Amino acid sequence: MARTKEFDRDEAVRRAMTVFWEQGYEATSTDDLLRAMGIGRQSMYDTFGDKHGLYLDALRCYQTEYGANMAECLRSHASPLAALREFLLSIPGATPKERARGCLTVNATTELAHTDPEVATVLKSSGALGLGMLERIVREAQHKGELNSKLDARVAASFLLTTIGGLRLGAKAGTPPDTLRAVVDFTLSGLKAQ
Amino acid sequence: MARTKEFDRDEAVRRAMTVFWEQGYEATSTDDLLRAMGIGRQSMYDTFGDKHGLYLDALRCYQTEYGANMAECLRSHASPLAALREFLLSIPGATPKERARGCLTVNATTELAHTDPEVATVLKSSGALGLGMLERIVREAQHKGELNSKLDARVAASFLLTTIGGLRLGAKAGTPPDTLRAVVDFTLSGLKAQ
DNA sequence: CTGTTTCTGGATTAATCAGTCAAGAATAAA
DNA sequence: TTTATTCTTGACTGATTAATCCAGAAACAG
Repeated sequence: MARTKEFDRDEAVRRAMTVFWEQGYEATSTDDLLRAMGIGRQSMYDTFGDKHGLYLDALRCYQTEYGANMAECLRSHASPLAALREFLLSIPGATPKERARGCLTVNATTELAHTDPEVATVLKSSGALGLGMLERIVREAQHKGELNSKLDARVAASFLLTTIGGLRLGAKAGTPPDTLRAVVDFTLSGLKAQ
Repeated sequence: MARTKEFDRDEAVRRAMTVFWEQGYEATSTDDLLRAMGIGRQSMYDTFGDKHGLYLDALRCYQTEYGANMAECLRSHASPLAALREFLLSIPGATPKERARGCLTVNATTELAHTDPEVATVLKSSGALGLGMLERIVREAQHKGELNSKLDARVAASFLLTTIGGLRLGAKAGTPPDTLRAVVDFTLSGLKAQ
């Protein structure tokens, strides 16, 4: 019947994701994307529709990839509190380049959330996912007596998500890693069982 | 000697600020700016140099205006803790439109901080200003016995700044005001003297 | 091998971008 | 009123934008 695609769609999306991540949506031209993806213009338009469609795919790719990363980080410790702590510390612990790049979700929120309904939808589901994972780990930690069991786990999860957003923002703004680490400890100390 | 300017420079900057605030830097065209400012193209280029110069002025204007606003909010209460609480609650308490618009400083951080050194400089001073105000109010609250005096005021201020950033991000992402309010209470309850 | 379908890459398009130019209008000093 | 200076206005420029078109190459089914 027909010729098969020469490029790997997932790989192309992942490369596009990196460009959008570093430059934002508006500041990225289709030429930038094609160069990074290593494919022809028509291939991009055939496969993704347009720049906006590609962006949505990149955002979903980020959500999948880094949601899985978060889930694994939170699961990989015997102690829920230690897992949570390690996850939070991964923000100041990133390389300077990673810190400057920030978080694609945060970038998308500030740049597009209130003008682009489709992006807003993807972001909502992304936030709900993170919130769910945080709530679960908070409950586990409470069950093990690591966190104060009197706390409302839902609110604590929202609080943590807020803090994570703030930390990522701070990292991008150039706050020194030591300061961010101190904030992480400060945050967790307020949640611990005494 | 010469003719006087017909438009008010400060007023023009304030209008440009609003446009940048709502749309971001890249997504705003010079035509958008001229229409909002109500001045001619050449007047803009004569007065501000270029789009980038105008943006820096708008950012500084925001910093001055909202820094003063924060200072006043924090000063206007007998109780430092109540003042802090009211300031934090002003984020979920804003109108839906204001919440969607977010915070120009946050927007500038994610869009430009790591590619634009001049913007980064303005943002740094803005952050330092906020941090200083927060540290002062934390100390006052500790002195009055409203906040736990064992806390490191500097770290607590960084923590609060992080939370504020996270709240503004959440507001922009569409987190319900009630959730944000719960996060505010949760945040402050961790700091209180028991 | 042949024919059909799909993919690929370069040329192209119309629109928009930031910024410039030039000419006329308005103001203040002399 | 004259004159020098600056402001304002609108037309304009070259570059860049997202997206389309078209012709040729490649691969699969028969």
